[in-house]
Amino acid sequence: MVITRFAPSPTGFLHVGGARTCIYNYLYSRAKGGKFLLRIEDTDRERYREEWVVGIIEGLKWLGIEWDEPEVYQSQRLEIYKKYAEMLIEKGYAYRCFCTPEELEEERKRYESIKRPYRYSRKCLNLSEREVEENLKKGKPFSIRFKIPDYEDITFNDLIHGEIKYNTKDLGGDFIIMKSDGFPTYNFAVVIDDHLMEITYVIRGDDHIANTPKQILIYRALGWEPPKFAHLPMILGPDRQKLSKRHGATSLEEFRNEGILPDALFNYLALLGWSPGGNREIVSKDEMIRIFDIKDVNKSPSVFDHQKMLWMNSEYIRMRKDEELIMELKDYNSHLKKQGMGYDIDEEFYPVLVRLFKERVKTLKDFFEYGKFVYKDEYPFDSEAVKKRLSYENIFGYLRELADRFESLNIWKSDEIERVLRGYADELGIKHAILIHAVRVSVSGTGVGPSLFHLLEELGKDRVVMRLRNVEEKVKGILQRP
RNA sequence: GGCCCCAUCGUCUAAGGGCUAGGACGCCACUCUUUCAAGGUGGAAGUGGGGGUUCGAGUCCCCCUGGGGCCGCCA
Repeated sequence: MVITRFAPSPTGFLHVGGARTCIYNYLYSRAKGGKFLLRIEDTDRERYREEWVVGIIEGLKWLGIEWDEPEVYQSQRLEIYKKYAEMLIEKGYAYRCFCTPEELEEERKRYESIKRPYRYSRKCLNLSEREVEENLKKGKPFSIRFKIPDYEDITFNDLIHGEIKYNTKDLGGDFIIMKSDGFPTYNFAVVIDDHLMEITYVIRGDDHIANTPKQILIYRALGWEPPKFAHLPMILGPDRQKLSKRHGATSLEEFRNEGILPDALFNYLALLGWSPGGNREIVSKDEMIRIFDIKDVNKSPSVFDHQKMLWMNSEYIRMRKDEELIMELKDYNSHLKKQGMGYDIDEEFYPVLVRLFKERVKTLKDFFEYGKFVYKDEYPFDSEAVKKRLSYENIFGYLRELADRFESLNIWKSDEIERVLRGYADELGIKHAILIHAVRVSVSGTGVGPSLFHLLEELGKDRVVMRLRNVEEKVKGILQRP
């Protein structure tokens, strides 16, 4: 059976790179009818914060990813790592190291000054049994190092990159597997857990390629069969550097706040480095599960294109049923409100926003931003639009008259509204567009937006009439400015 | 610096030795139209360079160049 896992460390927000790694692990396990597990790699007590754990789990759930067993927390498995580390010491594959961080720092500097690649001096490798005993008795803190063979080729077959070969001399020397605080290091814990969790496919970022030979050595020392490895290319920023915070939004949370739909993000991320074939862009999760294979994942890194993600998001918004969109907008707004960033809007306006803006937004946020004049009576006027559309001779008189005619309408429907407006323009002998544009700016403050007659219908008669009557007063200041 | 990875339009990608190098985002033009989107039509835009192998190379091999990653008691 195929068993994959995602193993984030709670030292920050869930990053899109991590999210994509997770998506591929998830898709692959589902595609093969296997299992997908989640493991929290919380062995860095310096940077650990519980809120990151919560954030990661919530983020994954939001993305629509589910795991098949309860999460595994490495911090709860310390005895396990200890047991195996001691086993390695006994078998001669590892040894205790009493060097202090300061000593090691010095070593490192020395190597730097003679421009040699750093490798641990192995100062502690040949400590006699008595010396070790003495140090232990004195309570001297120690770490445990894995002993790397001097000169040996390690090759492994990467499912994405093919054969990769390393020589043990280039591995940087004996590396630490247990820190002096009793926590395992990444390279050690990952091996123990992947084996114990019976992971068959390790799908992770490219940046772990150099760690793989070290891990293989541990598998070997323990007499275990390594899983298959697939190293995903990185996601880069527009400057082709590894994507990071300075490139703007990169965490799931930020995208969520921006108003990106989870399945749109899922779709976009999945297609960043993998192609479903057939010149398709919009692919449902079910469809992906049907056709996903690691073999089809690209080896070259890809640049995250925010614009294309927005496009995809707008496609998903348009595909949504109105009712679903309304629910999602409510959820979205309450999510924002929890952070004190929500919009003050009455329930009744949600369907209006959806009907009016569904076809012209890129994000959920856009609904609230574009639609401010819908749910608020105080809305800003775009001065350029005001000058362009409300400078026509006697326009405010026309608008007041139009307001009167609207007021006497019994049926407030777009085609009725249209009939009245066009009729009045004909009476005046002016182009329909003059009135149309003037009315739009008056009721919405902007020169762009949804089809005017639908807009007026949705706004409601009273509000429209009131706005047409008040507009002159409101824009007076703008028109007086040069 | 050492080791490793990567290389098709600006970006994401398709093309498992044989096509005019295809699609998508973005961009431009036209169209539709009361504006903006959306839609429709069209367009500009790519195999980093040099050597091989082959009747034939984006595709296979080598070198160069360029980019990226890792070299922690971080993961």
